Amino acid sequence: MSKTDKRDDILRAALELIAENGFHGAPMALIAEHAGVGAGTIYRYFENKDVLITELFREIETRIIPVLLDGYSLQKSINERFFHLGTVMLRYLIENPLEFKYLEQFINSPFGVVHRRDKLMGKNERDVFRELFEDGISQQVVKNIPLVILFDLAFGPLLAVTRDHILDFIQLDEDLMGLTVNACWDSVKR
Amino acid sequence: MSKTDKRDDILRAALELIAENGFHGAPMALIAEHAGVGAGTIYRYFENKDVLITELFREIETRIIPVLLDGYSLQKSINERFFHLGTVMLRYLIENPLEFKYLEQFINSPFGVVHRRDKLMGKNERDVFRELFEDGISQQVVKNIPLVILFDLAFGPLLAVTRDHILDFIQLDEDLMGLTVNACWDSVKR
DNA sequence: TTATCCGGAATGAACGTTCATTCCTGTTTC
DNA sequence: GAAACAGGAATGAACGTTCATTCCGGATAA
Repeated sequence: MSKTDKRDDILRAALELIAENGFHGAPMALIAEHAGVGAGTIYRYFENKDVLITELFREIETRIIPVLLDGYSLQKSINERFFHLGTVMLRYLIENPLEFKYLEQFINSPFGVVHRRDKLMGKNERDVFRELFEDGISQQVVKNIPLVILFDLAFGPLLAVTRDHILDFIQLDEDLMGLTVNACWDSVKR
Repeated sequence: MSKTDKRDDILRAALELIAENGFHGAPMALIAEHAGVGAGTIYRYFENKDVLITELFREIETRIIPVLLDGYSLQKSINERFFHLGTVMLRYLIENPLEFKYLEQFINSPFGVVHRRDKLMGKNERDVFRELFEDGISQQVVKNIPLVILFDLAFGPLLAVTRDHILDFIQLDEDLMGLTVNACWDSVKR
């Protein structure tokens, strides 16, 4: 078994347990057990639980970005670009409920606040969403209000709708997904 | 000191500590200390921590409802009614950051899921928001999509924007609040 | 080829801490 | 004097993390 195998086993076990039971329903001992690994072994790969949690977040983020960018073109209209990102994201999250649940846990925790602050400060590499809204404002097709609010208007509902689907409050099909993304567009468009 | 005084002290202490530090940053012993009360005393008023948490939620809900209804009239247009509820809610939450932070903690926790499910099942008394959307759909001024999605579109962003204000990512003044509520309206209106 | 040795990876029992809850003692109230 | 109440030390369960020990595969020696 290669070195990274065990690391992956640990990450997968953490993803499953945290997504289903939250940070506090996923003790290290249980993560170890589900990964088929000794409790101490986790600490050979991750300094502590906090590091494990943030590494897992980065891992998921890295998985999503190429999916979003597949077929995404800066040549298209702002509206089309928004629709592309929105539906692809919605579809991805619905097809990967574990990852969605994990992201939700992460975002609604002190980890998430730190992450959000860093993002807004522009500490990151290229951010397609920020780019899209900035283009939209300068082309006068998007409301000229603070970026943060545009994020809230557009992605807050997308996450909320995904959660409702996963909790079985609604059944999102392609039609309903389209309607939802369009509704979000209505809220940010001029 | 009257019987309810102590109960209120406990609720207030719990509100402050949970809002600032989350459920896990608010041990019962600390709540007791902040309330000026013995640890055991809390259990004379609340069966256990879960009960304390849900009681506090109900308390806050009860405080907000009359504020929302003040000046609210079913005679006005759907648009006006939406604007009224949206801005009043936004203003209230911004002026009562502790209550907002508590609500956020509550909603993003297993407690919140249960509460949401009950609400959607219509287990509750009159719900002004549900009423508003149902009227809007039948008058054909609101998009004919599932109620849940309308909630997500309208109130997700309002909560998100409030959080960003409280975290100092933006400064919401009356203008910006108006713009935000209008943007939410754009997303639900036909 | 076989026997011995070696180093790092893996282990899981044990530790110290934290927490919700209980219990017993003292105090107030009537 | 009895009954209800309040207090906070005591309790036991759960947790993250540590560390002395075991395990294992490859190198070395005979």
